[in-house]
Amino acid sequence: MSFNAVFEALSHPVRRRILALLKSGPKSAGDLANGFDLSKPTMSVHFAKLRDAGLVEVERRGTSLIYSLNASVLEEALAGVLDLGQFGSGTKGDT
Amino acid sequence: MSFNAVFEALSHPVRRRILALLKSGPKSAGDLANGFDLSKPTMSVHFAKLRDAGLVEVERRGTSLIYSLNASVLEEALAGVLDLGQFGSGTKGDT
DNA sequence: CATCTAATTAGACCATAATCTAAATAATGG
DNA sequence: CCATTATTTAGATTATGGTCTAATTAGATG
Repeated sequence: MSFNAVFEALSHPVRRRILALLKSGPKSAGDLANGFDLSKPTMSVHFAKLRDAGLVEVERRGTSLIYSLNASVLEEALAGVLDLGQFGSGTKGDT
Repeated sequence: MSFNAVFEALSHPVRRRILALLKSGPKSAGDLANGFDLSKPTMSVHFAKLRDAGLVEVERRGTSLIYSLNASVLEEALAGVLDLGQFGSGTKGDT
């Protein structure tokens, strides 16, 4: 898990909104893209950055690619910058 | 508090490291800059982005500028992207 | 296999970010 | 007020990021 890639990915509002959409469940690239006023290729680049960061996973279903949120990577990265403590009161298995 | 500015600020490793240094207490611009292999002006630009995001506050002491961490802005931004829930188990005064 | 749909990759272009050196501002101390 | 220390601002340069259209890949279907 690369902190750098994760926070780079989080730095763009479109990508944060993609993550927010995926919180309610997996969605196809096309379905996700339809919620934005951007070309499909542009959206595809955003998907790629989220994939590279490990924030989403992708699975092929027929001709569609289904994206789903990888919440643990997101949580670990955010916890990392917070240094645990004030938020995670033993919720996760931290020492 | 601008989510955009906060996550833009967090996207650069130098700025995340500055925040980490400030966790142990306020420090002058010069002291902070000495921990990096970058020119003072470059560091100053990084400070400015952190200021703009509200992640740090600055106070003048003599000829020095003392930076300190604004933890609440950091926490709120990270909680925002997590949508609360899995981390903050009522630790903060969330509804 | 030709074709259709879904999505990505390639290539180009423009905007923004990161960095540097040099100059400017701000406070302190003779 | 001039010199010194601390830091920022200005201006230029280079690298990276976001976006588009056009072309490509991958799977499904007649």
